[in-house]
Amino acid sequence: MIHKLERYARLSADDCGVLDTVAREKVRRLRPRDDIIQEGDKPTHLNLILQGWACRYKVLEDGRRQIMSFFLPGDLCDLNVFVLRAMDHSVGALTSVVYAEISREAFDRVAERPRVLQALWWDTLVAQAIQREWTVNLGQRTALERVAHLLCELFIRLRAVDLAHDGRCELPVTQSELADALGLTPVHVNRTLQELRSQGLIVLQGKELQIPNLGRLMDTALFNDNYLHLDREGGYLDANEG
Amino acid sequence: MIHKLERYARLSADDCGVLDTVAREKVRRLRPRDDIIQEGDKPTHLNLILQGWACRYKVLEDGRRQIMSFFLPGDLCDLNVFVLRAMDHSVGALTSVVYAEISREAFDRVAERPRVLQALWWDTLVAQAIQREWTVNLGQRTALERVAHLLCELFIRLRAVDLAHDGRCELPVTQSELADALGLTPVHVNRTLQELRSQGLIVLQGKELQIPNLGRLMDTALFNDNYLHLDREGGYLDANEG
DNA sequence: CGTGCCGTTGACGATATTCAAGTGCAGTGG
DNA sequence: CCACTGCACTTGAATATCGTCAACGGCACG
Repeated sequence: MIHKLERYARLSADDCGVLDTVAREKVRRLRPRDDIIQEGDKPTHLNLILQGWACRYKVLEDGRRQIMSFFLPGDLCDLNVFVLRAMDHSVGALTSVVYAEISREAFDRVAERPRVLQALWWDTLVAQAIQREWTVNLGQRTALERVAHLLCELFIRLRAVDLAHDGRCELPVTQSELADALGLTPVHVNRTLQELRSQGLIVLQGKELQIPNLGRLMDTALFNDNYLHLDREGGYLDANEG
Repeated sequence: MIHKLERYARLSADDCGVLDTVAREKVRRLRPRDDIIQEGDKPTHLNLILQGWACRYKVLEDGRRQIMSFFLPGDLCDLNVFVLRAMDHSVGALTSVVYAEISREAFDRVAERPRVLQALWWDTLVAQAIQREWTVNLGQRTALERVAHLLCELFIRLRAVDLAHDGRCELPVTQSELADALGLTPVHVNRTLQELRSQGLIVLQGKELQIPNLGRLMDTALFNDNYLHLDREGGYLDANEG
């Protein structure tokens, strides 16, 4: 669902065609817990998540693991990593994952199209903003705010790729994985989720998350969506790039 | 000191000349606590720190502040922000700061030079890696490890721009600012610094930090420098872009 | 000579972790 | 069909880490 990009820039049919071709060139599949790429590997291509959830993570010598980002369908892992010699982290599948490997040449072909390139820029900058927001989340927010914030973010990101409807979305990750992302223990994540449930802010059963009132959840999370830069509905790009 | 870039790619005299010109075009100065750019502003140019320390930060509604990154001399704030409509965070001076404003046109001129562009890429990717490492730092490391880790990082980054010698560097920030960066309270930062001192890992008086044994400090911080990607001493770029 | 900020210290309290045990459910194999 | 296993989730009690509140000293600045 790379139609996410179309939110940021009005792409021509040709633009979309090229994107589509590139995304189909080399499609791979993975089972949960398998790695797409590991720390120390040399990055040789881009990865575009087509289906399923993945994450970027790092494991410390003593086993502590931090999940640094979630990759949802439509997400691109690391534009321009070619420049680096070795990965400083790993990317692994959380669920079954289908992804496209995009070679450097294929990417260059895509990058020739100004609007597409700009849309990719947008995507990269948003990814960076998300990373910064996680810093704020881990540094300043309490456990309750922190969990609520992550749920808001995931919900809104999923909605942008049409994977959330009627205040509902899938949350196909375990509480341990949430804990690794939030810098909390699984036990505390559990308790915090219960607290959110008891306040009626979320309904979470199995792998389905329901948010009855997103505004209220955003308030308790001190969530401000400006970092997701959802305001780029194509318009002004046309003027810029003709 | 943009000669930092020369560490990543062998730049020609011309390359350096263009960089130098661009960095001198519009030089500005700020006093401590002034903002270079504020949340909500429209980004119109790049900022390159020439002297002094700055930081990226965000303030929550209730006043809690998180410092998301430190900008040291030679650091560039946000390549390609032009694409976004509004800043989602602020950048402020921690010390007196001298910085260069680089217009979009000036940047485009620089970006025409392949080696320079690649060096800028490198810099951006390292900045992203640093941001990710901060996520790990805040999420997984204890207060002691966390403070130690930040000091290691700052020391090594300063060393890369010739601002650290003989295990010594300036640390011109208050403990409160460190606290805002580390997600700790000033009181706890103070106690943690004392602990590091009592273990002989650091000597910190006034604004001077001394690290008698960097290896030992790195060990207690679980510090792995791979995320700084210091291994790009130009060599292979020549082959690529020659 | 005050005033304000920074660093420091102590006592106390809140938040989150640790340890441990138990439940429910899905998948496996007898 | 029914144990058996493993994993995710849940709960409780004790503990540790870190935060809060408050006060004081040093130092720079006006």
